[in-house]
Amino acid sequence: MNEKQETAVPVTAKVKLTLCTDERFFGPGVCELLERIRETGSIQAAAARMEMSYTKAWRILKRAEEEMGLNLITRVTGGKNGGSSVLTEAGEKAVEDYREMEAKLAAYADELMQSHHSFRRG
Amino acid sequence: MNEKQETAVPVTAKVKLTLCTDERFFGPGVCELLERIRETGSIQAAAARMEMSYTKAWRILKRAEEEMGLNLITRVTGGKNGGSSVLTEAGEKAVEDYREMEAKLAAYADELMQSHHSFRRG
DNA sequence: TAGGGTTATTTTTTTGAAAACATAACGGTT
DNA sequence: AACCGTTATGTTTTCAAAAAAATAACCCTA
Repeated sequence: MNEKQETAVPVTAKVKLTLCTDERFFGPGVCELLERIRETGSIQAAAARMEMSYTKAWRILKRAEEEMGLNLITRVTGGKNGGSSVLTEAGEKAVEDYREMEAKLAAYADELMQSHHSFRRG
Repeated sequence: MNEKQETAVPVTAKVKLTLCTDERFFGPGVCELLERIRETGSIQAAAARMEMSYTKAWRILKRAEEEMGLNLITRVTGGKNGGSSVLTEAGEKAVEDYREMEAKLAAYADELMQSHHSFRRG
């Protein structure tokens, strides 16, 4: 086999956490979107900042809310600056919990990689 | 918000583990493929059993091997039944390690879901 | 030596998700 | 009243990933 080991790129474990009922409704995408909405105050700006179309942002937010049966953000259409969106208490909590779980899982994955695995270089 | 809670589907946490260097090279796809190759003795049959095209199977196996710098299976072209493939020691180990890490992460995710999270129903 | 079933690869076609586009409503601001 | 920038949706278009198809080599069997 070709030994390909030019610059010895390390092997890392990526963990993707997704919450599901019948369908996936909360993953890294919605989470980041919510964080950006918190920063910007609008779905529009949040989506733009992620280089995501408004339409897609709207869809994944809608699905998450439908599946969870609650509002993650409160929307205002029209008004002051044309409209705005703010995280609800549930939205804040969801982001917090998701990030915490994600971080713990990632840390555990790193730990597992260091102890016993055959995906090491060298 | 629409309360949608017909049959109270439970919320579960799905964890996807992927091993990466510069690019993703080992995830659930390759792993299951290797297991099926172990069962069937051929890439062809393994792919078919997963309803995956032979071409795709061949590609993901190739990438995984290139990225790991070793052979996950030994191939025989022509011969007895047209050919065959068998897991190498490294292949066996990779499957074993991946499944173990995956299981541990899944268990931990369940644990986290039960303790502190806002994605609960009811 | 013809055939069958595999691996190996490249090329072409399909298709499904994402992006783009299009409209409308809303309600401050000018 | 006209305008602006947002939310809200549905429709159309793009594009990249997956499937399918096409070829070739290999080697055992009949």
